[in-house]
Order: sequence, then C-alpha cells, then structure tokens
Amino acid sequence: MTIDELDARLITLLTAEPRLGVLECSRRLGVARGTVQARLDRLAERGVITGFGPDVSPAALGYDVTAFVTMEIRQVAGHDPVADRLARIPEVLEVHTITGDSDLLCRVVARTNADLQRVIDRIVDVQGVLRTNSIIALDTPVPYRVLPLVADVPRREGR
Amino acid sequence: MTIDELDARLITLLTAEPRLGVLECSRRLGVARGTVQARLDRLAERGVITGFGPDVSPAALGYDVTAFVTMEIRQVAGHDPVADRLARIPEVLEVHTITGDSDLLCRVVARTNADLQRVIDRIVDVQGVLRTNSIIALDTPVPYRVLPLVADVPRREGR
DNA sequence: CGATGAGTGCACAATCTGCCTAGTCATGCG
DNA sequence: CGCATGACTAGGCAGATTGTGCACTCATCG
Repeated sequence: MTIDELDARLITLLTAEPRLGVLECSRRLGVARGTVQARLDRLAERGVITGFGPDVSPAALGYDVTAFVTMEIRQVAGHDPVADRLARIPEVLEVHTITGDSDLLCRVVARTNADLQRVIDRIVDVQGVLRTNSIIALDTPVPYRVLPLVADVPRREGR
Repeated sequence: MTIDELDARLITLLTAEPRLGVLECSRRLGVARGTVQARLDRLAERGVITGFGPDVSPAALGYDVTAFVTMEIRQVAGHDPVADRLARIPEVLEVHTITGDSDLLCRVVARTNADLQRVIDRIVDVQGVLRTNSIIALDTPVPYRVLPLVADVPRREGR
C-alpha cells in the first residue's frame, strides 16, 4: 500500500494546519475540492490515516516524567493477560512485546520521579510480572513524528 | 496545570469521533457552544491539546517493522549533534536521551527485517554513534493512548 | 459589596459541507 | 482500434456550521 505525492502533500498540509477544511486544502494544493475529499476518504479507508484525534500532551497535564520499562514475565501465562492488566494502568501509554532479554516494553509517564516509583510498583504488582527495568527519558530531542516518512514514500516508490 | 471533568469528556469525545464540529460537541456534552469553543481554545493555549493532526499509520505505508534502538555515543560531542543527524533519517520516528547504560533511545520503523538492517546501518553511520543495540517490537498489545490518563486527571485532582 | 471569570442563549453574515452532474483525459483490455 | 473505467475538474444547491458579538446570570473572592 502506498501513497503518491499529492497524498503526501495533503497529509503534510493537514499536519501543519489541522483545522483546515476540505475546501481550503483544495485551494492550497491547487486541485478540485472533490479530489481532496476523494483522497481523504481513500486514505482513511486504506488505513493510512487512522484518525484526527486531538493530540494531548501528558507533560501539560503534569506528567513530566517519561520512562521506558522493560519486563520479564512468567511465560506460561502468555503475554495477553499481562498486557490486559497493564492496560488498566492509566500511566502506561503503550505496550510492546519484544525480542531480546525482556518480554515486554512499555512507555509510562508519571508526575515526578517519586510518582514514577508508584507507577512501577503498580506494574510490579501485576500478576505474571517477574522483574522490571526502568529507563528514564531525560529529554526528547526528536518528538514522535511521521511526516518525514510520509514525504519519503512517494520518492521511494518512483514518484 | 490540570483539567476538569468537562475537559476530559470533551477530549474523550473528540478522540472517539474526531470529525465532530464544535456545535455537535456542545450538543453531545449538553453545554453551550460557546463553552465548548472556549474550552478548546484554552486547552490549546495551555498546551494540553497540541494539535489535531491526522494520525498516520506507518504500517499502512508498508513499514511493518518497528524497533527500539538504544545507542552509546561519543559523549564529548554532546547529544544534540547526534540527534540532529538522526532526525534526518525518515525512519527514525522518535529520539530520547536516557538514563542507564545507553545514551539515546530511538524508535524506528522499516519495511522488513532486511530493511531494518539498512536503517540501522544509516544510524551507525551517524557521526558520534559508537554502538547500537536493537530490540524489535513483535506485537503491540497496547497501542499509544492518552485517554485513560485524561480520564484519570480530574479524579486525582479532586474532581 | 463590587469585580471577575465562566457559562448560557441568541443572532447574523460568511463559509463550508455533503451530494450530485457533466465533461475531460489517460489507462488498460478485448 | 474502440470502449469501459477510474480519476480529476468545474459548477451548483440546500442545509449546516463557524466566527463573533452581545446581554444576562451565577458563583467566587478580597
């Protein structure tokens, strides 16, 4: 599944100014309104654009500490029951099963380092979790982004 | 900085149905339109909502492999020059400076495992990078989310 | 008590959206 | 080659929404 250059320009435009309407987009991109509508519909249909949700900053809510916690789990139980329980902890923002020494990697936030301890305690409390290892993110020189990827795809695919 | 229960409901609603307009939100939440507008403006102003960008799925673009790469860097140079160069690699979606044995943690995507090798090679090529260690995310039982946190804040803050 | 901030209801003009039609153009296929 | 198909353009229309302003109420606070 791929996108062309117009798709990339559309996504880039909407990322820069998300509140733009379809009509305004068509003007900026120099194409007909119907085209923009059709493109957006198709991008959503194909799953390239999964939503337009508001991006909430945990830091703005007072969660200034971000950490990555890897953990070993009791393998007999499997990943899912553990992941389900982790999902019930609001501060756990993301969970992955991974290769390597550990079994799961999750991204957590907390209000302070002391608060992080509380969150980790909750994680350790989860049944099936044997051991955890925490890495604190001190700074984020490159925040999550997808734009460069989007801009790159049409190029790689031969326009 | 905190949010109240109405803010939380608003964010939850918009996350569930991002294409809703202000008017529709006010109807669903049972408040006046002006209130919704004022809340949104304030949330954006305070940085709680940083944007409404389209959420693009790398997987839908063919980037099915996600990995976390930790790396040691030549400390004398500092983090920033390295982060800047990493930022030029489209497949690098996120970079953090971290505590622990390594200095940087980044999230990368690739089309295949073989393609991941190419991406890692590009990372290793970055000046200042001494050693890397890759962990592949096999599955993501809990995809990135903030909603539980948003719903939790008003509760913790005594409504 | 008066000031202030927040929310409500209402109104108006300007705009945009959803939907539809018709015509053009390039591609692919029998 | 001729035709069907998909994508894009250019308009059009009715209805809904947005941005903005205004007057009024209510609760909090010094």
